[in-house]
Amino acid sequence: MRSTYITTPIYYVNAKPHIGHAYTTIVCDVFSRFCRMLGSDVFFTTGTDEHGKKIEQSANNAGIAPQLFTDSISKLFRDLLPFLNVTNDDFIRTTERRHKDAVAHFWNRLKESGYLYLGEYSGWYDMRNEAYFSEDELVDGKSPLGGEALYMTEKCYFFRLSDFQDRLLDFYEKNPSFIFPSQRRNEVISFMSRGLNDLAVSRTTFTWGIPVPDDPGHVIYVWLDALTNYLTLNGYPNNDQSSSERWRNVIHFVGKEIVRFHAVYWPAFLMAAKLPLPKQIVSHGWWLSEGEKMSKSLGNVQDPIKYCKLFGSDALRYYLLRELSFGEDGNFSLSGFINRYNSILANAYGNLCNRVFSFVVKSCDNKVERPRDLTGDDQLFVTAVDADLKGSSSLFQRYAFSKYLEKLEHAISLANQYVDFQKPWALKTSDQGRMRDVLFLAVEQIYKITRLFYPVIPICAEKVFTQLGIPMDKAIATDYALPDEFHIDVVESLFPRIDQSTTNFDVFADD
RNA sequence: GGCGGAGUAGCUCAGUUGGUUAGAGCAGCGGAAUCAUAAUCCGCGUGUCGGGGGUUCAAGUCCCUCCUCCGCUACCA
Repeated sequence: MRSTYITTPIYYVNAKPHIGHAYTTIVCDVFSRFCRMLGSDVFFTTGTDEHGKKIEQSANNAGIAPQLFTDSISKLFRDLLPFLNVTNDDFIRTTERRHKDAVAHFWNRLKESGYLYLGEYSGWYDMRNEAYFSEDELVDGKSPLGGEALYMTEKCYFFRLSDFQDRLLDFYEKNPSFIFPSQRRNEVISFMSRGLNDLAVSRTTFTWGIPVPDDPGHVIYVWLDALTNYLTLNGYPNNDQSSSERWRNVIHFVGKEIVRFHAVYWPAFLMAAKLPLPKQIVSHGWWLSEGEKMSKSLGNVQDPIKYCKLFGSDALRYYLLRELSFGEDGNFSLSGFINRYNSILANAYGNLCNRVFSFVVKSCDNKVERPRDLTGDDQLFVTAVDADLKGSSSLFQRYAFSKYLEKLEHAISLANQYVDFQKPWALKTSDQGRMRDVLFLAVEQIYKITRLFYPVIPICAEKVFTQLGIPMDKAIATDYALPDEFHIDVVESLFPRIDQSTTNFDVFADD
């Protein structure tokens, strides 16, 4: 069985999770579930990034120890996972012993390989944003990010990133799909083509981090610390990654703002440590909120848990994957959410299941069997649905989640058309045999569609499988079979319509 | 400034290597049906395909130019 390793970034614990974090995690979960259906042995991980000056300062401001501070925020990220119905295999915190050991080991490997040296970094330092700038980058004496800039000289360790420019460019050349989508790849290449400077990978201006082995006055640069989490999770340093099939198939899902760290620094670190490189860096866009950039000051930060509580995790998962063309930025809005929910999940899909299943219960003694012969209409119907479903898988593997769902929606529409056109309610008095055939085919197509819907709306899919009397594990198995009959005893509503006039949206009025 | 992306129906967007009267979903209007979650089905779009110029028998699709928006441009998850 093919092994696949899927990672979310580890989330920085300086604020509670918002819809953007939920999106990344959901995309990874949906992709993981899909890969499992295709027969992959999936290892799917997430976690929190907890070191750095910002965290140290936030903890100080809150008047508590950094560890307690990160404990509380990390818990919020961990607690979000069951709300989103996420099937991660592990959750890492960079403050865990296993990770500190892995980072120390990784650091020593870099050092042994001769890629680290002690040097000095001078420049204008923006304390608030933890970043150095050159003189000409300053704006009115302040850092371009708005913080006060102080000229500082800091002793620190450098990583010989400049040695890797050619090797990296060569690697991108030979692995054109390494960075997805290609726009991000172009950006990385154009950035690299200007030349790389060595990277300062230790700090002495704060202590909340992993100490440099044998030089505890330094803490390891947060990105070197954070990126190593992917190795820690795969058992590094005990597990020899070079022979790990899982490691060779690692796909890192990231937001577009951290592509560089994953596509430049990370492969360079790994090359230096003589470890295999990841298979792919997959970058997604950002969510705007009601047309504006999400920010605390605008008060438009979207809380994923509220949507899950009101409408269910399936609905949120569906909306996030359907609304955004993957890789692009998109707009999150309550009205858009309700619109898609009602038109697709409730009216088209939920109602289709309901009308067909109810008919089987009421008029077919709870069961329908595969017809002996298909009419021309039947064949056209099944063929058209299959055409939609067949094309969908390759879309999924190219991360075209929205188009994938569009295909399923089209198939749903075909099923509604078929039922309307065949009129089983009229056949009930004129030709019950034909009525049963029609309903079987409708149920069967619903089953096929629902299987492919499963990665996105797993709770609903399981409800449908249960109604059809098929165990979940059988329904989503790689070698699933289409049954020759369906038994339906109880019909359960899947997505009740959202009525804006009676829905209590008070939950959205919180903070 | 440099590099890259985008500008197509009220809204969100599809439109492969240039080729028949430019498409889908949603919203809107009209009709049908009544199995179903007042859901569904059918019908209805004269859109300067950002502006202008060019190549071609033929351009949303290639070239030039201009306008607008966005991203990247060395340490910000």
